[in-house]
Amino acid sequence: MAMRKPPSRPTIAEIAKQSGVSAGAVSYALNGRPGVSDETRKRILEVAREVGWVPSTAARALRGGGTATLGLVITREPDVLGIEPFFMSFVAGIEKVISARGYALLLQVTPDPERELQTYREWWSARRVDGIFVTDLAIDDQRLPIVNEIGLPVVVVGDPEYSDGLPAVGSDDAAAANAAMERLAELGHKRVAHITGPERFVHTHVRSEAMARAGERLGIQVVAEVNTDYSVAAGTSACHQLLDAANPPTAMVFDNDLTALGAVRAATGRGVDVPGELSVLAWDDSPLCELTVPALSALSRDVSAYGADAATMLLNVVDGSTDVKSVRSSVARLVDRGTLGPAPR
Amino acid sequence: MAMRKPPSRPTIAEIAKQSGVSAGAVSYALNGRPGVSDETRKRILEVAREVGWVPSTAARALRGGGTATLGLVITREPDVLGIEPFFMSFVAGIEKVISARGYALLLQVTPDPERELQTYREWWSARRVDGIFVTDLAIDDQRLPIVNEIGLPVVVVGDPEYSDGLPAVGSDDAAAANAAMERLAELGHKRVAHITGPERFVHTHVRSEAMARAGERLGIQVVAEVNTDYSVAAGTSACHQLLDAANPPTAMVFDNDLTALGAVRAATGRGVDVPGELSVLAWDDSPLCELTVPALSALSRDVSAYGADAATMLLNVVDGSTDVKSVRSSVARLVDRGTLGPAPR
DNA sequence: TTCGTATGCTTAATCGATTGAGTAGTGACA
DNA sequence: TGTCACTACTCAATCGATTAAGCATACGAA
Repeated sequence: MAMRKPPSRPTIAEIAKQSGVSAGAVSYALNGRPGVSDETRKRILEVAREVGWVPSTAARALRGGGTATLGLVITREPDVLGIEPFFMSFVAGIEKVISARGYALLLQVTPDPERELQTYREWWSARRVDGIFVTDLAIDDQRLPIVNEIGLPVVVVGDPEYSDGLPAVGSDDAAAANAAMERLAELGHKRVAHITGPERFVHTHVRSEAMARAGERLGIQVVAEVNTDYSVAAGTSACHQLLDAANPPTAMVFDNDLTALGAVRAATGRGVDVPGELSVLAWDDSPLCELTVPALSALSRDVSAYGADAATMLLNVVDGSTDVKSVRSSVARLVDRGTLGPAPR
Repeated sequence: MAMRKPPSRPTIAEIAKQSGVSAGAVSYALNGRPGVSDETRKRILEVAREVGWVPSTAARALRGGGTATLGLVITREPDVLGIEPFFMSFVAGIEKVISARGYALLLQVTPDPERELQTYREWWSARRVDGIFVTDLAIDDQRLPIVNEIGLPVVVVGDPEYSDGLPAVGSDDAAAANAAMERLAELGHKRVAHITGPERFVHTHVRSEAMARAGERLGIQVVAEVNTDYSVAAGTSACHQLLDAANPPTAMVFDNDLTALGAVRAATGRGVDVPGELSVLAWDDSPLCELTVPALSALSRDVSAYGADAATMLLNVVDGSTDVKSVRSSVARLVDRGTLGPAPR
């Protein structure tokens, strides 16, 4: 096989030669800085376009000018990732914003938080990324002080109250809780169970608070919080446990769609009609909710837009804006598909 | 606020100073090349470990030594991505292999193939990646000759027969088809419908071929191929259409889990019992299949392992191995969950 | 005419790692 | 003692883009 010469990648030196000026002049021209006449600039830009010049990220990064790359580490067991629709939508939203600005996304999947931190350190030392997204915010999150110390530009995806002063995008869980509880109140429910996720997550905590407050306000008793690991099985057993109790709730709100599905199955399986005898609501929507029978009512967020907001914010941080304001961007909307009904008497 | 000095990232020069040798010597030592005494090497490595040195990818890339980055472009509408469990599992599998080798994954989501190609060009010109994965292989795929011309190391994810001579990892769809049809034959089915995906995809073509051949061998009539866009709605309408025909099939094989789900719903909805009167099988498994009632029987692949194989192969290509053999790595396993039954008479 | 000074460039250094070419120093051997 | 071969280094150039500093040329004003 003949050795095929790969097409040479054009550099500014090449453009300089063809334009009859120095490399420095080309750089000024390409970056829209003063120092070249309009005529020369035009000629240089024309040549650059012709040869299809693209700046070398490597050279720019070496110069200290940034890598045009943002980083996202996902800490999950690989097997679980397939089921979680969140990240793919989130990534898609990020992409929409950053690719328009010429940024790319560096993705890493790690099995544990320790290696996640290790990755941040290496990315920073090797100048691989200009900034990172930190997701899955936990109570007293160990990652925040370290990331802060490293000095890596960051946007926290989670409640701003818990972001240790770092810029954050969160979702307005209080509003979501209100919407959910108001609907349940309208339907006459007096006893509602809230089945949450792992205790360590900030949003588990925030949601519990919000639900309790909304319950107080509306005269609804929020009973028996149960922490789950978000699995279908956990939803099933939580449902059984709650229904077996002395005074079972008439509605259940699950922090996650999988657990809600498990619950619907469990209820239906033991002859409890949904939504006739039990109303079920999933916090966080997913395509799964639409596919089951009955289709799951859910608090739905635009995850893609959420990602886009996070990306916009991180780009601002990277650009050096000093006063990037944390926001609660994502607002959940109650989508009633068929598992919400009036409280049985 | 006081200006916080970011911790300086250690360079080879720093190590050289602390070790009392030149930067060149440090480089030799760190890369395990001859030119330094064992004693000096040990001292240098010790210092490097102490200061936490990490090689600058930027500098290495500039030198032409590679970027330790692989690229994956996903061409999909952002909204669809959430439902597709494939990519997340695939990415997880890739990660497992490449992160162990110090490689990272650059991810881009583009809405159309044109911008996908543009991304490849830019990545190459800017030296952002050492190699790429090309997925969603199409018949007469326009991307292959162009990627080949650019000279970008590549692994095609799809049938090797159609990879234009480029190294490829595919799945053994013929074996899967045989497994499926043999089971259906055992169950006494004589008329089976095969509902495929978009015609342009290679695997649509390959699977149709395989199904036809298996049917011939086993004396099963494969009827009425219907091309769908993989949506639930398409599955629903395909099912109705097939059941309305003069001589309806007793089993349906869907190239995709969503369409299969739509079909089960459609059948159940019109009073056709699954699997009593109609057997349904999904080609390509997903968590969705386990969550519905009845749970969908499927041809299940280990997508994560598939990604791992692709990554291993791409790393070999990047390393310059000249004879990287294409393989059909992924083997589907028939998982019977409850939508397969004996043919009604 | 001569001194600013503004314009439009060129030069050279820089970022961090790599590597071919050079150079001390040591020891062996004729 | 001279020289050949080695070892263990150092030196300097390189990759591509950026940018401070320098340097002609032209133009206007005194």
